[in-house]
Amino acid sequence: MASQTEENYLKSLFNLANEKNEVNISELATQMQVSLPTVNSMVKTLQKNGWLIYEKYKPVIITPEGKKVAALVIRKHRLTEMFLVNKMGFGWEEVHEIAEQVEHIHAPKFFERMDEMMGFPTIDPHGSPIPDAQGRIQEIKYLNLSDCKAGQVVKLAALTNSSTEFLEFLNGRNLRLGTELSILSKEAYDQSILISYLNHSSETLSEKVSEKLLVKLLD
Amino acid sequence: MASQTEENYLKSLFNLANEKNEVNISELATQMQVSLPTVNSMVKTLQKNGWLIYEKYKPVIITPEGKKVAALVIRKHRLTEMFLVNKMGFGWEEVHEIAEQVEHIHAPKFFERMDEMMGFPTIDPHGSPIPDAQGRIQEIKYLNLSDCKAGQVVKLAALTNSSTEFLEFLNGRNLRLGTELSILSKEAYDQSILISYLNHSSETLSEKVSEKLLVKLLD
DNA sequence: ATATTTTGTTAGATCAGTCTAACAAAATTG
DNA sequence: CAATTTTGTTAGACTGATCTAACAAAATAT
Ligand SMILES: [Mn+2]
Ligand SMILES: [Mn+2]
Ligand SMILES: [Mn+2]
Ligand SMILES: [Mn+2]
Repeated sequence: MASQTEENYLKSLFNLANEKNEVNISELATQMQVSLPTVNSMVKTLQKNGWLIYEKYKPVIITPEGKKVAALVIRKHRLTEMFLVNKMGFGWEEVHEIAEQVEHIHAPKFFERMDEMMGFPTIDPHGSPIPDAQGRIQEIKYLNLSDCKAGQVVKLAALTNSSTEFLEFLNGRNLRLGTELSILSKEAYDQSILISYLNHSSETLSEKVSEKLLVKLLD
Repeated sequence: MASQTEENYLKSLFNLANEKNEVNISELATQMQVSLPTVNSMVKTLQKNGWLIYEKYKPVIITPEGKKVAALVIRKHRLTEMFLVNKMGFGWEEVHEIAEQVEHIHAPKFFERMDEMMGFPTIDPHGSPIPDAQGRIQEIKYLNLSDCKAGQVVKLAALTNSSTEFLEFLNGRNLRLGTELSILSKEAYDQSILISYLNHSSETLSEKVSEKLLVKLLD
C-alpha cells in the first residue's frame, strides 16, 4: 500500500505527465518542493512498486498501475472537497488544504458514504472531474475565457487554478461556477476582457484572471 | 506540533495514567504494540517536548501539557465517531478504525463544524465523554451492570470496551445506549445476570459482558 | 564545436521510528 | 535473603524520507 508520501508523489506525477506519460525529475522536484536527489531516490522506490518506469537520465514514465493509484487518491480528494462544501457548509476556498490530508485516509466506506450522500457527483467544487471508483476519469474540454470573443455568452464551468487567493478574488466579484457571463469587449493591448453578469453590468478581468477561467459556450 | 506517532503515544499515556499520572514503560509498550526499547526512545522524545517527565527506572509522568494534547486528540476522535454515526449513518461498531485516522487531521474548522452540525454533543457513540475545546474532560461515574442487584431497573449509558466484536454482540441482542434493563436475577455461581428489556423477556448476560456495561440507576 | 547552463546522479549524512541482542536494575517468590 | 522473573536500558542496526556537496551527462547558447 502506498505511503502518504508516495501517494503525494503519484498525484504530482499524474498531473505533470504528458501524452506519453513522461515526467522530468526536476519538474517533479519543483512540484513536490523537495531536492533533486530526494526525487531521484523516491522514483527508484516508486519503480520497485511498479508505479513508474525509471531509466537513468530519462524522464520517468508513470505506469497504468501508478495512474490508477493516483486517480483513486484524487477521487478521495475531490469527493472530500465536494462533501465539505455541499454537506458541511465550507466555502470553495477553504477545502483544498483539508482535502490534502483527508485524501490519505484508508477507509473505502467513508468515501463511498460521502459519494452516496451527495448523489454521486461527477465534478468537484472547482469544476474538476471526480474519477470513478475504478480510477477512470472523464475529461471534459472547456473553452478558456481568454480565448472567447466579444458578443459571446458563456457559463463559468471550471478553473485551471484553485489557489485560495484566486478563489477569494472570485468570491469578491460574486463569480462562481454556473454564473453566466456576457463578453462585452476585449482590449487588444493587454487582452483584458469586459464582461457583464448578474447585477455586475461591466467588470474588467485581466488576462491573468481570464486564462484561469474555463467556460461553456451558451448558444 | 505532535506527529501522528506522538499523538498516538500521548493518547495511550492519557488512558493508562493512574491518579499520580504515572505510566510504566512496559504497559505503554503493550498498549502501543511496540518493543520496550522503542518506548524507551520515544519517551525521551516526548520529554523533550514537555509532554512527560522521565527518570531512569521510574514510571513516566504525563504533564498537564501532555494531557491537554492527548485530550484534544481524543476530542477529535470522539467528535468524528459521533459525526460518522449521527450524520453519515455508520453503525457504532464501524467508526473506531476510521476515527483512529481522522483524529490526526490538523484542521480546527473541520472539527468545529462537525461539533456545530451535531449541536455540541458531550458523549460519543459508545457513551464516552467528549473533551471540550480546551481539553477539559467531564468524567461521569456510572455503575457497572455487574455490580447491580436483582430488582433494580437501569439504563444502559456507556461501555468500558468498544471492540467491534463486543459491539456486534450487543447489536445481535438489540442492546444500545439508552436501553432500559430490568435485572431479574443474578446467578451466584458465575455472576451471570438475567435481564429483561424491550421485547426480550429474559436474556442472560455473562459477567464478561455485564462488567463492560455501564449503567445509570433509574429510581 | 566549444562553453555554459540545466538537469540528473552518487555519496554520505541526518532524523524519526522501529527492531534484536545483551545486559542491568527492580520486584517477586520461595 | 538469595534466586528468579519482570521491567527497563544500552548498543547497534534498519527503513523511509529528507538534505548538501561533488560531480557527470544532456541540452542550450555563443
Ligand atoms: Mn483541491
Ligand atoms: Mn496530500
Ligand atoms: Mn474509538
Ligand atoms: Mn490514531
